[in-house]
Amino acid sequence: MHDESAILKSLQQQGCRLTVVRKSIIRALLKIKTPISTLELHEKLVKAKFDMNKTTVYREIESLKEAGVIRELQFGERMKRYEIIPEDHRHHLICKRCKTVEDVVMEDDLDEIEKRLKKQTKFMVQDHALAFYGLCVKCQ
Amino acid sequence: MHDESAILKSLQQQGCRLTVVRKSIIRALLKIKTPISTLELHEKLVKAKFDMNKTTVYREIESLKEAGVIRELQFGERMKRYEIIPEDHRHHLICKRCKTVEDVVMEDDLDEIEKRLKKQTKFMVQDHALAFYGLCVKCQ
DNA sequence: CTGGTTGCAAACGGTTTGCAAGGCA
DNA sequence: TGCCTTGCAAACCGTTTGCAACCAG
Repeated sequence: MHDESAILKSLQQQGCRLTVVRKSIIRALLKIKTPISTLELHEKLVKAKFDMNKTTVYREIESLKEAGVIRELQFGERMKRYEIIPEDHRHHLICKRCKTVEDVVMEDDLDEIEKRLKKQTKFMVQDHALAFYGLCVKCQ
Repeated sequence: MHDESAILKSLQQQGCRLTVVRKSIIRALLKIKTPISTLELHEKLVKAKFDMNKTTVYREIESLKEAGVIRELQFGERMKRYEIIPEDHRHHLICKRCKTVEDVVMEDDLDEIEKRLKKQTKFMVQDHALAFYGLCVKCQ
């Protein structure tokens, strides 16, 4: 769902109001190509002259998560990160030195593992998170 | 490294003193079969009549991590979790409802994916974290 | 004796909450 | 007009820090 009008329509159908604040937050998230924390997003918005309260961004992130527009990620940092839910299946590469997060698209890669998991345990898998830690090109 | 004396020896070689507090923390970690948070560990120790300060547990966890005895994990919760570094290669199953973490042993499972990663990007992979989210047997 | 270890209290930083005011439908 | 949304201030909670006392080697 990387189409702004589609996102807005979906939100409206769920009973959300399309306020100026909400639209500017969604527009900012769409511009970003890598998971961002709420605080960073707030900072970015304020710098871009979209003055708003930190709390508002926290609440908006929460409702966008609930509306199924964004997803929550965490890479061993104190804060959580968010990104618009991508169309394709992707994992993350986290640089241990500069902490940047890179996305990598990869299809159907864990099918085999999930099959083995079903044999081994009775856990009902709904989702998974795969992150690789190491050094990005710049930091090597 | 699931042998208490081996851990203590390794720590001593790294210049750590083998205090009563340190030994009881290591012994407690060895008893646990699932990743635990610092606060939970502190609570557990106090209940077991090993009275000590919260800060001490935080500092001890930090030095055990640096000494390569335990590793840090995070599953979308606010706090981090720790476990003695296991001999075998394992991933985690996190129940979305009751939040319990289950370990699952699985060998050589990501070799294929890491190979593809090398072809696609120039990122130098050192480590990875794979977690499955869903419902445990009890919560299904 | 000496430097690593511990306890205590206070600070820190990301996040949440309560409440009154504001604004979209 | 009614209820969702927003701003502000304060609380929250896991974690970190500074400092003095302690104790293993």
